[in-house]
Amino acid sequence: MSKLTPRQRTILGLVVREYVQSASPVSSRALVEHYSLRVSTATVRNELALLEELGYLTHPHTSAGRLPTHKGYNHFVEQLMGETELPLQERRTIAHQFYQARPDFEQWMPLAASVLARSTSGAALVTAPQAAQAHYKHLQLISTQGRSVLLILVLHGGLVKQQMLNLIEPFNQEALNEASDRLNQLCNGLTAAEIQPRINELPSFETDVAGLVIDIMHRADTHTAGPVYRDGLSEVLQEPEFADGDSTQGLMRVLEEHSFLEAVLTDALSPETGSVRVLIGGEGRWDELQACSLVLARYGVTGFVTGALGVVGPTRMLYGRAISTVRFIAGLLSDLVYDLYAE
Amino acid sequence: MSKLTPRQRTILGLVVREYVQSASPVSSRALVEHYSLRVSTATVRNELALLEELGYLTHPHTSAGRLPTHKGYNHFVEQLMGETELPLQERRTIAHQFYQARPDFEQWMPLAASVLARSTSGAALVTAPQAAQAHYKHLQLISTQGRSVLLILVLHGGLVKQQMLNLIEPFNQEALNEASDRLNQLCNGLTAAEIQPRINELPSFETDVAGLVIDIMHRADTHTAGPVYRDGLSEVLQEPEFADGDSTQGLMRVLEEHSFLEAVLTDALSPETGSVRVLIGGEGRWDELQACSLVLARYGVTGFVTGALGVVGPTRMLYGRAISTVRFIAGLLSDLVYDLYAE
DNA sequence: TTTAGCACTCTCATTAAGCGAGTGCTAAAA
DNA sequence: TTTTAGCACTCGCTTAATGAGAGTGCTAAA
Repeated sequence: MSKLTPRQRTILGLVVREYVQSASPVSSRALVEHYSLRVSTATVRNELALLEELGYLTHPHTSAGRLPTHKGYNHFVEQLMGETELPLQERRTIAHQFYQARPDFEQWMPLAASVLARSTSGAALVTAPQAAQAHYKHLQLISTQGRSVLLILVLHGGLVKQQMLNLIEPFNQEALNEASDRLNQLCNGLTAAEIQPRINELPSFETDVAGLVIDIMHRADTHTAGPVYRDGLSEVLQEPEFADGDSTQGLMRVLEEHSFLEAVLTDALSPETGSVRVLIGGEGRWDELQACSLVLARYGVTGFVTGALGVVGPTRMLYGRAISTVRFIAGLLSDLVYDLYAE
Repeated sequence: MSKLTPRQRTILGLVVREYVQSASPVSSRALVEHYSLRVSTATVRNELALLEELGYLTHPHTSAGRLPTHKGYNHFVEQLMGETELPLQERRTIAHQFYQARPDFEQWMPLAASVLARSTSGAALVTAPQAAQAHYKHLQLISTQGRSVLLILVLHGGLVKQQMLNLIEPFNQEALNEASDRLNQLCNGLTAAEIQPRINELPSFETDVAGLVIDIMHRADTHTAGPVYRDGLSEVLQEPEFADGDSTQGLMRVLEEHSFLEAVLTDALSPETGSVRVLIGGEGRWDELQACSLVLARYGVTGFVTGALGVVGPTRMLYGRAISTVRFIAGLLSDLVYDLYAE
């Protein structure tokens, strides 16, 4: 790991900036002209050659300018870029939008996705918050028609699960209320595993319902599915790197295939909230993402309810902006989720 | 409107079939060879020229074969194709999947989208069922922490709305239960407009909550948003007609932009469930959809709870298959929704 | 260590030519 | 009157050749 000289660092940074903006390989002349470097193009060329030798830059062909490799981007993000923050004015606007959406939390996710996409010109992904472990909060049985019953289970953290239920013999609403009241008293705050041993003490109907509740909670614990909110997809497909239908593949897979997205998220993102993770070109692990970068973060309350959000774009991406936006929105969502979460 | 001779109808049908399969303009020779027509290529050419004059076919250039115009596709779908039904075996498989997903209705939409996409090789869209008019079914207030309360409103038809609520003074769970019980007795089965005049008789806290409930119901009535489930997007983008990034535009807009999708749905789809609507090339109304066709249907219970579903693909699409699949799945979903809906 | 100068390489756009697929037309056959 | 064989003609697609331009790498001097 040979250290770079200050000038080399500057030049690497400039190549990244220039390439991100222009989307075409940058020449020594362009660097000297645009950024009033106090050296000649020949000198810059020497440095570029060196940076290429060290693996930070490449050549599409002999007589073309340089562009950053994945390693180059990585170095830029980790060493050169520095901490950035969204301008106050934008932070205000965004915060205001979330403030207005605060009571109606069905709006949170789409809003987050929308803001993220607009602000970064990338494709935004937001997963709904998911409890690390489901805790029983409240059960409601609502008779609909005949022997059909709508079961509504509220978990700690505001997640609501609903399921249909067909009874063998009809129950009226009062009987259902009694049953659910009893279960509510018995199960409040418990996990599926804690409810399990208690259900035998109950009358048979309640035992059945409790069994179902446990099933639902198990599903919520293991099955990390849940909806994913997307936005800005069409905009990012316009980017020149996705013009050929080929490199679009990877992008579409993250954006659409649930299982793939989940793999990436669990693999790349530690369970702690707060820190932003940048994944450039699939990081050698996902070939499909060669042409893409992801900027990801968790939000929520570590260990209790968390969700993930992020931006997908071409590797040629405004990392500073993406990172600061993701961090800011993750923070806002965390606050909202925190308020909602009741211990 | 000059009538087509039987032979012209046959040939038009064959051109559509052949073009759908091969994705490239079909020549007179290809028709004669593939479909043992008992005439020569010259005769076929004459007919093709006539069909072109009548507007059913075009020419990309002088020395290329023919391909259907939008009018050609339309005629094919409406007159030539005939009624088709999915093979029994497939119907069984699909029905079985839905049968298994029956109790957990959070699975319905994603399942419908997935099956639709796989079966038609198109991009599937499914909107969640939406009540034509929200009818109050059940309210639940759950105290979380401090003065925060989670409000859960169940509407007839199983739609659940949740909202957060900050109280000025703390209420305990029992007080909340009393309040919600009272509201439940008062409002059961009513619409927002019917609840409105009754809320003044109530204590102030309940009045406030009822106001909120009315707000939510109003939003549910007017705002037709709700999530849209998608699947098969990446597959359809592989189709040759979407190879250039340009015609992808329209496709992406339907698939992503909520407002656009809604416009198309409300404009193209009558509120009745059951019938399948085929929209070819944007029907002159949506330029963005030039290259796409949509096969759409409503499902649910007409006038009460309905949703929409459909397939988006290139105009060169297996209409028979798409239509029968859409119809079949719409039927299945309608049955499910009907069971869930309580008058 | 930096720089001017220059040869060299490679892409991109343009042009030309040849091929082949497929039509449109005409005149003869059924 | 309808069908068919024959043939000229059109047009896109591919390949090859050419030239311009951009940008580098290297060398030798400052």
